[in-house]
Amino acid sequence: MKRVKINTLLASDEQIEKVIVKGWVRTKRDSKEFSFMELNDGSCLKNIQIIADSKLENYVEISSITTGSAVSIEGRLVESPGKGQKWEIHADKVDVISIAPEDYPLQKKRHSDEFLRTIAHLRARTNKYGAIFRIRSEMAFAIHKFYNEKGFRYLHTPIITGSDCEGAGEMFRVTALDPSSVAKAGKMDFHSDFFGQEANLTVSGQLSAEMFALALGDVYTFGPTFRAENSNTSRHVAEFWMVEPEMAFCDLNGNIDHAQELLKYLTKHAITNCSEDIALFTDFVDKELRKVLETLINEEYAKISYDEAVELLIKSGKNFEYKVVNGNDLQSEHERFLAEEYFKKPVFLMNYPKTIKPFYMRVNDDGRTVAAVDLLVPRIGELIGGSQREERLYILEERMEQMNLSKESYWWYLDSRRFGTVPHSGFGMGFERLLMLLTGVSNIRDVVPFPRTPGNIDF
RNA sequence: UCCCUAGUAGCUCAGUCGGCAGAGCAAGUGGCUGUUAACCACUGGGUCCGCGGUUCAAAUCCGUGCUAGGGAGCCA
Repeated sequence: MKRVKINTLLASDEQIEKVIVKGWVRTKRDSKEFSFMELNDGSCLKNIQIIADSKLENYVEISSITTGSAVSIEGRLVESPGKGQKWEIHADKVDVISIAPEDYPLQKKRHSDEFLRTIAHLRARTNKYGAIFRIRSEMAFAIHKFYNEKGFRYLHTPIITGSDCEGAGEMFRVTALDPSSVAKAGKMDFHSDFFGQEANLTVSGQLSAEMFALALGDVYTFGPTFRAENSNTSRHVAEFWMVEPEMAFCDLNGNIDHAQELLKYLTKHAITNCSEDIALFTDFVDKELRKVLETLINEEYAKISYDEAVELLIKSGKNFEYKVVNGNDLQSEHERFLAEEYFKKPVFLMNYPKTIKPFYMRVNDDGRTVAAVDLLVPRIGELIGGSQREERLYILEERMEQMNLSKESYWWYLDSRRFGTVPHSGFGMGFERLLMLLTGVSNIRDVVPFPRTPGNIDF
């Protein structure tokens, strides 16, 4: 007989004479006559209550079951006379698969996120982390569903890349050379390395995605991204996942509309398909979350230019630690003011000065700004960063010269502006930051199964 | 990397002015109960983050290192 998962059993309309469930015991309460067990199999947040009668032949063994132990139960699914659950299982047979010894670190009580991070291999067995990783899985699916419905092609861009300066941050080197021989030689000899030149882990699939947008029309990438920045914050990890749509024949406004549509779609999907898990976060993690999610779905996001934002910040009369200067990048406190205090909803910031943005962003008619867009959301800051791309070859080359970039190493990128170039746009959305937004989890390390941060690669 | 704060039992934390190391939960044992963060009693459990210093005496004061959290920078 096949085992049935707990989410299926709890959704049952009628009692069932014979079922088999397998899972891990969250807690057990004993009495003389019988033993109550809360069983969880990861299929949903809720446990199912098992009643094991003391007349069962192996009741001595059953008595030894501890929190964390694995069991297989055969029994009857019946309505529960007790409070707190509709269904329970009266066990006819309890097979102990394995007993968790007394030093099992997870207790039947609330643990701090900091402690659970030190046992990342076990934390998914708690209510909160189980919920997080079910939502993570569901949202990854929702991204593919959204793009599939819209006719986008899913593109696998390289993880190992030869581009050495995409301008998105410090990169992790990839090499097949023996470190001790490199040390002996005193320097890296890239010519003798695997690729015959310097290689790194990708910091963005954008440049590759642009090439395919100019072939397949609308594409998106969704995969791991690596940044070797020594940043120690609750919003950064060294390895994270990013969604990067890239659309041909699309300008900045189309890009912004697409971003809003995506975020609304994903939020709705979470509420509809993860309602039980989301409720854990709205009830226990973040009391404001319900409101945040409703705003994400129902409201039109704010949309202002960089110049307007600067003016607005100056006029606010707020005493910022860093002075607001047109031409400088906005500081965290400025972004937070805009998203959290002023608009109180997501805000698109467009048309930044070209001096603070990368070479590939399209220069506006004013010659001073570029068609960039960032989406700032309350608490997290930048969720999305993107732009309309510079499709005019001569301007692109000019900008590369100004920024001292080697045109030779970008020959293939420049080729795309030589052959059938068209206006196109795209952006990157941090997948983990999306999960933080949708769950109210305040540290990015807690939405990654095994987070990688400076000085931390255990598990 | 910089600034701030913290590190005491398995977990969460208290520890006053420098003077015998504590609580709740967890664990173990026993009891009780259609229980549900079950309950009651008893028992065990400590490198007070490491190193150095001041002192008759340091969890407590000073220096330094490490780790964590919050903030900043960088960014998604």
